[in-house]
Amino acid sequence: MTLEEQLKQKEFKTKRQRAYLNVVYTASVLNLEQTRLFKPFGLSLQQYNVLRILRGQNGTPVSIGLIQERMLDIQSNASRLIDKLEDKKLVIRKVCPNDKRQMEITITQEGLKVLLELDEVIVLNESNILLTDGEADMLNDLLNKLRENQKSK
Amino acid sequence: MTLEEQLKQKEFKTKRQRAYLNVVYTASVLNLEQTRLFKPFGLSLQQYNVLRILRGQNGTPVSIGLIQERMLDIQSNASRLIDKLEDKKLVIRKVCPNDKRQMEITITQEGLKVLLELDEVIVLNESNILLTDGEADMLNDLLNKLRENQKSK
DNA sequence: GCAAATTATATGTATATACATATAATTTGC
DNA sequence: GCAAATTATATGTATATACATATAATTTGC
Repeated sequence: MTLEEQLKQKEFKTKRQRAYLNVVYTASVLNLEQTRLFKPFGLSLQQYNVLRILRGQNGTPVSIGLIQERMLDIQSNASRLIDKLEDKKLVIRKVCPNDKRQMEITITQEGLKVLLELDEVIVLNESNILLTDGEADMLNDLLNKLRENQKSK
Repeated sequence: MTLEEQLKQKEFKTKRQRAYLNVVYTASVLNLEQTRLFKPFGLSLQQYNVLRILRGQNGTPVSIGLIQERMLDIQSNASRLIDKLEDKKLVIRKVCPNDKRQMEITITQEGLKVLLELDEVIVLNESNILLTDGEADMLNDLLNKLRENQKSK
């Protein structure tokens, strides 16, 4: 379905505006899908993202600040996301001995196990994206360009 | 900045995965920007979207359901957004005489005035997107394709 | 070495999403 | 014409974002 059909809008003022709205709308669709995929596992999309960042560290403890930096949602609140994950025993939070302001977050065995299950679900879901490698690259480049210009303002 | 630099991630498993995450990340950046643009006007991004849908009707009253359908965020809660807009006297909510379950929402003069101010801000902001028409079209097509495949699952 | 500045995290608040459920009005099917 | 089904909206709850502010620990500059 095209964006126009979806939003039942006849036209957009400029092609740039259409592309802009399409990015926002498409992300909303993708986020909703992932949220639903994760639901049966009792994890939110953001909680999953945090777990993945932790796994990426291969066991090295990570500070709240570092997690925050690497999240897809820029202004997310890592501190509270970690709370939720701690409640579920998927991560451990310890005060860093060298700097007592910092927290050292590590993923638990249980956390790794849940992630493995989710990986399968994700791979299966992403295989539904039928973009070719060339198209994916092109999309990637265009988004980088869009973002770059936005930020330079 | 490329996505890899931003997320400080060395690589992605597939080009599709990179494109997927880039869509989500880019939308997050765009949403945050617009949210900040709207802040001084005391409107949220979603409230703005609702007002724009109402203006598009040229004075014809619109039901909550129709607003919901046309919003960029699919599962948004139009009912509560309208509450907020009503508090600000930017819209009027009346029970529909033909079907007392439905509400008739119309934008007020005040609402139209606020929208006009915001239009200028938006146009200014969108002029920072330096994609050419061709690039915007291409981006649009790729996003439609990405979404189509996702949905067919 | 100590006050001031900075940093890391937590927390409060307003807004919004995602989903389930409730309620009232309307439509359907007999 | 009336009970059952459907529809439109509202509301409750858990989660998250965006931002301001608080607090404790560390670093800086004299």
